[in-house]
Amino acid sequence: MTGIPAYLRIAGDLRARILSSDLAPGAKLPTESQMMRDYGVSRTVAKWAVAVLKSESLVEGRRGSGVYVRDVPRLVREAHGRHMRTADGPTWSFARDAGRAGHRPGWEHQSEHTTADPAVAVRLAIEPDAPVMLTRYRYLADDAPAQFVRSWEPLAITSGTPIEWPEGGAAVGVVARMDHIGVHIDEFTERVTTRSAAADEIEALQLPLRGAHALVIERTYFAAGIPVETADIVIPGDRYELVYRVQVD
Amino acid sequence: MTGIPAYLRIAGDLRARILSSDLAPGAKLPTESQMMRDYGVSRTVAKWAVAVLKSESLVEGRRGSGVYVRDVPRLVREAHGRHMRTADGPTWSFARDAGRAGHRPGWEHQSEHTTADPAVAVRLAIEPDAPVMLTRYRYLADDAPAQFVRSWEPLAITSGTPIEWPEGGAAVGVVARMDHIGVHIDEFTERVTTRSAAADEIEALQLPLRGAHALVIERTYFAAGIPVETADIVIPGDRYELVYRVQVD
DNA sequence: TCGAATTTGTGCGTATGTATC
DNA sequence: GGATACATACGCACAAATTCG
Repeated sequence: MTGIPAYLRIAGDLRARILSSDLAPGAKLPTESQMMRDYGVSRTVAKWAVAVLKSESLVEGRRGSGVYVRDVPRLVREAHGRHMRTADGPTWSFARDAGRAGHRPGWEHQSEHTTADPAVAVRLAIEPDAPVMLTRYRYLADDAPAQFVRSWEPLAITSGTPIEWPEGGAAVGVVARMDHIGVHIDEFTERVTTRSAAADEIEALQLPLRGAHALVIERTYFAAGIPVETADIVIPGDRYELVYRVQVD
Repeated sequence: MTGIPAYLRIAGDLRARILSSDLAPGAKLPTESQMMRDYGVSRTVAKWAVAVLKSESLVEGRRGSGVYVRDVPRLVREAHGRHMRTADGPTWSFARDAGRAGHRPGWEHQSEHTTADPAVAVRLAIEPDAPVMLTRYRYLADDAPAQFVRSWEPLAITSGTPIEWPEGGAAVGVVARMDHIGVHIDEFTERVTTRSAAADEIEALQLPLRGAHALVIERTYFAAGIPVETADIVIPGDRYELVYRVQVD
């Protein structure tokens, strides 16, 4: 005996075949009945093996048909500093990323005045409960939700200015907007983590109810060392890749 | 009826309690028997609900004891450009990241001459089968494997120079090593994706056999627009966070 | 120290619903 | 319509580890 449970041995076997392209995207996995016969196990074990692969977003089941290797062309999200070939784009642009992948971009947003919760206050280096502008964005690729963003800006910076309400700001980016009021962003940081999606994120992004892994980016823009905007960017981990282009000295 | 399967409803319920810290790290989930009673479901359903959370690395089961919310302090991997407070560190340093998290860093590496496979050739902008130096690194935090790196350098650049064999190069970084032979790296890109770990990665990183999500970084260094090194960096997705600090113009 | 109860891990068989072929 | 295939769900059994009196 190997010591490895049968369902994990089978899952590992199939996973290796998928990652080596022996089972290419779109290919059909053995049916449960075939696996029962080939591996000499019960239907339960076959189910658990497939469940492991589904939780990894490697395969998807289709009722009445079979289980198939997923084929998901990833969207590319590119973030960069000053090294930009084209003239004056924002540090990243959903429209550019989506267009490059052949998708039609779109977005919705809604803004409101609120106060900073403790975590946001730390990120913006302001006092808890200080007034902030909270804007929620939902980005669409071909009308399907692709990104979910919560952005906070200290009202101490933008209040009373023409850019207090970020109407249409998604098109030009935070850097250009802040520029209009003399706030010159010179640095940003992004913290990338993976975690399972929360309930509201699953709904907002129309993620599958199980195995929904999300990439979460905490981005903060700085002007002369002072944070001027911070955002949580939630994107489906299995539909995206992130690209960073950084200059070195 | 909700239309949502019972096991997903229960998993979502527990997930929400975990993400809201109602069930804090270390807390014990309801036992299968409790769930059967509380939700009025069979043991199978309780098992499937817990399996969903385990596949998301949110909880871990302990035989004979219960299922507990995981508490994993993440290592921070920080990449940055020229904006460095301390003097002359590499663009990233495993020793620094591990030390900051209170771990004792270590690494093993082994180098060999080989030829570029098609994918690597594209990334290095050289011809397929051109000679390259392949170096495998395994980084350890407190003797436990923490990162797995495959690095390729075109021998056309380093052959015959003092830094052809990257002995001890892990300590100083590629940028400083290349500097010794007059190759001045001025830019790097990183492509970040998530996927399930392959069999050899599971072994090398001592990952669990199920639910092993890996963060994969494809990094390429450039000197005057010419790629001089590229690497695949595989790190356990649930034990890390990535930080990018980028200057904007 | 011992043993019984508890709890998870693995695995079997079966039943029903629903979608596909 | 019938066969096939997955999705969900029930019940059961035994092993292995822990907990606790």
